[in-house]
Amino acid sequence: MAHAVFKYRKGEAYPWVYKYPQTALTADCIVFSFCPDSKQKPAAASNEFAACKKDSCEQGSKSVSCGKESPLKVLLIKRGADPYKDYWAFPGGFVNPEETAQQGALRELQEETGLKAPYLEQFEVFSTPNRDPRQRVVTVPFFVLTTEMNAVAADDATEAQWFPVDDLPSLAFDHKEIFEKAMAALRKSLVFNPLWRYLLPREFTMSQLQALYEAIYCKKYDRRNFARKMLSTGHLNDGGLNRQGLPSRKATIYTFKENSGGCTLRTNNSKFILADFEQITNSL
Amino acid sequence: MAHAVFKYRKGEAYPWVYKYPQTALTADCIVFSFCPDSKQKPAAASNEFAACKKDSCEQGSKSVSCGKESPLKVLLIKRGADPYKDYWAFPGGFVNPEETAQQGALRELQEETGLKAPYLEQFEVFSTPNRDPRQRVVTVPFFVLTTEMNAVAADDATEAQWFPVDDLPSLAFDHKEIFEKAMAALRKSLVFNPLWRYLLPREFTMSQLQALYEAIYCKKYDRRNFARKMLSTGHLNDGGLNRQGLPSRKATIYTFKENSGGCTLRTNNSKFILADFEQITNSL
DNA sequence: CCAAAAGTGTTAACCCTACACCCATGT
DNA sequence: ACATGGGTGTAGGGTTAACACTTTTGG
Repeated sequence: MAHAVFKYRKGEAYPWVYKYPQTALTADCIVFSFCPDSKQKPAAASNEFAACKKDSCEQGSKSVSCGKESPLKVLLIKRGADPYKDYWAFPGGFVNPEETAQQGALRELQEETGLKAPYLEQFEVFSTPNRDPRQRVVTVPFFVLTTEMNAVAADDATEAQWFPVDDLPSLAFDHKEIFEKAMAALRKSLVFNPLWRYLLPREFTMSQLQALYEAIYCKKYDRRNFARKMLSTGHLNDGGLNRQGLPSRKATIYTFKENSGGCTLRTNNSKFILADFEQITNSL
Repeated sequence: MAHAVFKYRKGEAYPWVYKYPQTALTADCIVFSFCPDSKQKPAAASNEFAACKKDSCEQGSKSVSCGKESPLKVLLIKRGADPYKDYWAFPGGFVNPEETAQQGALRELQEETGLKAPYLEQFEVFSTPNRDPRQRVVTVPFFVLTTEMNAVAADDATEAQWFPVDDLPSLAFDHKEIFEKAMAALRKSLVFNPLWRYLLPREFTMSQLQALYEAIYCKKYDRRNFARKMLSTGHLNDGGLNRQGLPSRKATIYTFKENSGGCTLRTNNSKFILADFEQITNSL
């Protein structure tokens, strides 16, 4: 099938010649961030919000604060070049010859959005032969977790913007499918690894942690049972401090135990499933 | 870094020319099979067994029946060509331009060992620039589950052989590291997906299922609790039939429920960890 | 005063673990 | 007979899910 699209001509600048057919290698970053920005607005204008969702989809309106959308955000850039020029896509690009895919992902993320990634995890490879119209391109995607929201478009990207995960515009290439796999990979990894620290500020409340879980699993939890379970994991320090700006009681502040990395989500040894979670956990 | 190793010369047959540096793409198969062949021999000669383990490591002796080794086997081929000629390695090879990585993996497995894979799952990408001395090679590994043990070496492989997972010879390339990741991926996937059916014969006993789990997680389980838990998953049909060739009572035969694919390992909804297993399960 | 969020405890059901006895079978 | 592996049941402890009232705070 078509893949070596650039013909060699004598004297052409630096063509790359191989004995066997090759593929281009790219790395993509599906960057998640947690931003429960807009406290839910009065439910009166709910139909308007639905509309704004659609709008933000197609027009990329800047962080519309309409409380219905997911607080879990994903970073997209607008492509500045063909193919799929002006489409939204995940930051990423070609991996250099001397880089691993992971290094390439970090570099491209930095170049296109200025973000550094405190945590990234590779989850699957997309190698369908025609997924890129130019030539064969195999992409290695990473889901990336960060609390840094200041993304600025640069390099190949004309625009960079956070979208709620439940309201993405149409995406370039097969990035829609990649996104679905990224969500699945995040959900799976969160079972084994306490990834909260990469999505929450250093100090946070139990409500925030709960909102994070609810956003990721699209599920509601009982407030008291949730807190009990989280505390039982042994990953949290009770900060003791209180502060808030809401018309309600002040909440306890928690921080992550620094030395609790690489542990399972629960400390007690309820062997719910015969597997040893210790064996499965990533060593963070 | 060095990667385009074949220089183009005028008139050379079909060189592949690209505008940008490329990589070669390979797919590797880490094929697991479950074979509790040798009922444990008398423990008398246990030190001899330890020795035989070492031997089978280095010399590849054919399926030494010394009951101490893991019944979980992995398939290796002996490389017939450089680099790493005569080393043991995983079956695999270059992905053709019109194939996905998965298709390439299945094809290479078939070519080199004659095996068909009822189940395979991709788990990670290895892209370290110098992992192959010839040029940059990115490999997409799959762990493969099968009950078929009749592997015959062909194509690039001079020999094909099953090794117990706890007793592998030294491997070509970075295949040792790939193996470790494959084991981890298998353990992780087994938490969410009932992969037993791909490693056990159509009819099996609870003891066999337990032995499989114990081999995978290197852990012992209580016989009665294990059976209770497995039956509670709803994936098993009580075959009712009995047969065996052992000096003991005949065991109940189980089969897998055909229509129980894509389910979690447990039926009851103990939300042990807040995550919804349904969301995480692969759709098998 | 009121709405909104946070703190707190109890109970009943369920699940998990550990453990002992008996049965069928081949040697 | 006996060793081996298989079938079965139970009691104690722990965990989970469901649930209601009070407190603090800002408006």
